Amino acid sequence: MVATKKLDPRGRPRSFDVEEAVHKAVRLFHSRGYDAVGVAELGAELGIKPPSFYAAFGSKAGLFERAVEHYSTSDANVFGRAKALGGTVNEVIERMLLVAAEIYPEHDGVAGCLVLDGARNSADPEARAIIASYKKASRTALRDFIATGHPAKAETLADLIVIALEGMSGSARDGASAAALKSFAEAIGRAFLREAKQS
Amino acid sequence: MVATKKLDPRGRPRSFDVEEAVHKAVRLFHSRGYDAVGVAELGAELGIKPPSFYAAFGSKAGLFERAVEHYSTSDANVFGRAKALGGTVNEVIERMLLVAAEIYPEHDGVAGCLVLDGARNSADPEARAIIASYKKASRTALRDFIATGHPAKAETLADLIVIALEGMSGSARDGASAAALKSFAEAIGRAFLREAKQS
DNA sequence: ATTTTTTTGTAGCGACCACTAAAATAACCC
DNA sequence: GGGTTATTTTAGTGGTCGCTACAAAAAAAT
Repeated sequence: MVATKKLDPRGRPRSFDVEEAVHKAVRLFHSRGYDAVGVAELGAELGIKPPSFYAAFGSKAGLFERAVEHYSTSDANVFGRAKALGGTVNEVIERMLLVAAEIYPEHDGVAGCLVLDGARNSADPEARAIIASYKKASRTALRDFIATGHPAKAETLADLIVIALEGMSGSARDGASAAALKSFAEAIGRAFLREAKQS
Repeated sequence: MVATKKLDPRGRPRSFDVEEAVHKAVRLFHSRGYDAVGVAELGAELGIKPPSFYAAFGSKAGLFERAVEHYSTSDANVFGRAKALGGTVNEVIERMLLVAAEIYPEHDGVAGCLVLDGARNSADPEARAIIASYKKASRTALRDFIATGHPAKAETLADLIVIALEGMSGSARDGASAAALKSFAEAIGRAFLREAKQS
């Protein structure tokens, strides 16, 4: 099963590609945050008008959820990317930090992590709930993975990494350089090894 | 010179206390961020109506600037607070991290740092510029202070602390516990000593 | 060709945004 | 009291927000 296109496409066909629209939405939400991007701008960028927008995504928050889901199953997921290359827990964690330092700095108007900062200070409870759910799942996955190597200190070590990544994402959005993030990532990597080693 | 009240108060006197209004504004902006707080809500909370608001502060961004200035000269300034107690650079940095871990967790709906997160994802260039200015000044002061003890690595060490504080503030706004922030602060403190020691 | 289904474009909804014109009000001066 | 000055209240401004009613359009089914 690869192609999942609708069979029996009765009715007028869509004039735009939904996946491509989600991809463009990722970029907009990521660059400026949920509240700062309006449906008018989204529609203009996606090339669709309000009724098509709402028929396809239900609401602005609906598109945001699609965008976050797309983002977190892409190469932007630093934990998934680092884990996929294998190695010990320590190696994966160090690699994850370095990957974040590599992709978080501003590039074409986009910086940091969409999940960590995309709904920061949002006034919309729906957007905040979507992000909270993804953050919680990410933290749990990271903690469980760390527990496979350091069961006694998994919580504390997970906090160390999660809070460090929050700092890297936020700082990147404030303009931090790739070099600054890299040296931070290396220092946190060393801190992780050190904290994990202590009984 | 202590009392700085206007001499010759011609005209109808103000019916509200400007300093008290700024104090309440700090709370609102800090708890939800610049964009999520409207002038209508500010006016209602401050007990003043739009024309009085604009006569006193010029604009929403004007009040925000007053609020940020008030905030960063208060006990909420973790660097100022830690430095005031004296000691070596290493002692001050470790104390600053612990102070942040103590005051950043959510308390009465307020969490993290107003300067670090108050204009995050804001659509208003004025608010972003105000925050950018305060962040730059804070980082410079921190770097210069670190340079008095570790001149060769001041930039890297300042990045370590600034990015760590960004992470603590952002995580606190996401609901991180005081215990989690404290253990993070201690680990970063150890990392600072370690990174500073390396030639 | 007609019907059915779905998406389209046009136009606009009420709610909220930051902000303000105009006149009444309350203090000072003389 | 009359004049001056600054702040008050009332009542809005135009603009943008997320979202939608409605009917034309474009496909398949009959």
